[in-house]
Amino acid sequence: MGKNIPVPAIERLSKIYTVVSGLKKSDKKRISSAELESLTGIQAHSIRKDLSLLSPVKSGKEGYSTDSLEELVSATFGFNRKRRICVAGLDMLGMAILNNPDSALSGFEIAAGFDNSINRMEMITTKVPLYHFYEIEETVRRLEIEFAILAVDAEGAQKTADRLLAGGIRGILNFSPVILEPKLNLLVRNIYLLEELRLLSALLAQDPVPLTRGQTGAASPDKGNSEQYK
Amino acid sequence: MGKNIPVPAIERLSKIYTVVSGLKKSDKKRISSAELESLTGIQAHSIRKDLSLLSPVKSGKEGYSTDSLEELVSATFGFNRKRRICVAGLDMLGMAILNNPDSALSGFEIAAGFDNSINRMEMITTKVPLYHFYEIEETVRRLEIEFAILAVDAEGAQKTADRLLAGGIRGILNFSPVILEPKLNLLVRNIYLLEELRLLSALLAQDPVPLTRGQTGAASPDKGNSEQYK
DNA sequence: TCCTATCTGTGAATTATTTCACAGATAGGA
DNA sequence: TCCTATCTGTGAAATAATTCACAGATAGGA
Repeated sequence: MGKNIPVPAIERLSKIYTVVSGLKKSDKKRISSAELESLTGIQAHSIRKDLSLLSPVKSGKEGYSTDSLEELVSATFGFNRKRRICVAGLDMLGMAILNNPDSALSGFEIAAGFDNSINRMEMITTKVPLYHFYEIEETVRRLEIEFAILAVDAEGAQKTADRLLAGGIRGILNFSPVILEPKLNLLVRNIYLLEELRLLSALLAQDPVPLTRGQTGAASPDKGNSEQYK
Repeated sequence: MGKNIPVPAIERLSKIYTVVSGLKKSDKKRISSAELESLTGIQAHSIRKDLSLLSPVKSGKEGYSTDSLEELVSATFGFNRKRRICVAGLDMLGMAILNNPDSALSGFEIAAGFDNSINRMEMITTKVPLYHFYEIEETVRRLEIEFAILAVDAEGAQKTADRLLAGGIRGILNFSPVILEPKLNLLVRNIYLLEELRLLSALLAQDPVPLTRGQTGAASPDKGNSEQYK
């Protein structure tokens, strides 16, 4: 149960977990680090090294057991516990996210949607309960919502984030084009379309085109326990 | 004009660019590395170091000129040239992206939308020209589209990516929950909601909660000149 | 049971990135 | 013009992450 797993390793392990849990359907019992490399693009070296940071030791001639590998990562990172999340901002992007089928978000449950337009909310049909922005703090606290997907416009972003935090939210996936103020006890990952496009441009301008890392949209170094951009 | 700018530095510089170009409206002529730190969360150290990788040398008692800073990053990474992009897959997520106002994507122009449902496309009103998936290759080539935003479901993702690549696309922002096959000459950045949520969980499970980096949604190390996840 | 081929686990070496600390440059005031 | 306060630019040091290479473990066959 290693403390201090480097962030890049966490990112790789999450990806490995995704691949392995997707694999289980296909009754594959064991998988080698080399197979994982071809499925994930992560080098076998790194896969073994990363797993050795968690692993309670075992070895063999066959690869990893998919079951125990999934269990190991899951237990280390808390993927086994279902977490409640919410979506704040229900314009097109927010609605697209709200409409994800449960199966697409396995391990997470969208427990609430928030918007500032009563009219808009009345037109929406969804099984997710909807609330006005002014109910954010109370609702997040009452439903024990841990993460928020912030899909509001630039103007409202910081204020909405503050309300979420006041309700006790632990992490925000920020789709709004704003750099949120770093706060202690709040993880932020930014997913900013324009920034991602620029990153593609910038990477392309490098010669040779670099291999890159980390990150789905990633984040950047930050003070105050939060994470910005990627 | 430094070759070999490390990827993390590229990510930070892109972010700095975003902040600085946003600042220009407010008639701010000069900005210090310390001010940039408070705006971006990137340490002043790193900002100066990163800029020194590009800078043709200059110094002074005042901070950076916002104009020349913007120009420097812009020129280094090719942000000054307008690039054409497309959106493949026009369900809710794709439509949300297609409907971004031009101003939200400054430097990029959505030159085409693609979908496999003629019915769906006929119901859409947008000023972006729409085409069927089977026109992808020809259209991407004819319009010289450089980047694609892939917002199709898991089933169609790889096939659609192949068509885009056949048309000569240089980079893909992949919103579909699939790890695309690494290809030479194709940059991929994955923005995978479930993966991002898991990353939040995993980061939270670390004690102490780590500061993180890179990336808006970021990507991970890869063979074959492409970038996966983040 | 023993041997071999295979694949993991991991310390050590290498490489990359970040942080530091201070020399150098400049604007502005005296 | 000279002095001072301020802020950049950047080698060097420190830290972090990746890659390597091989010892150790095991399954399966002879």
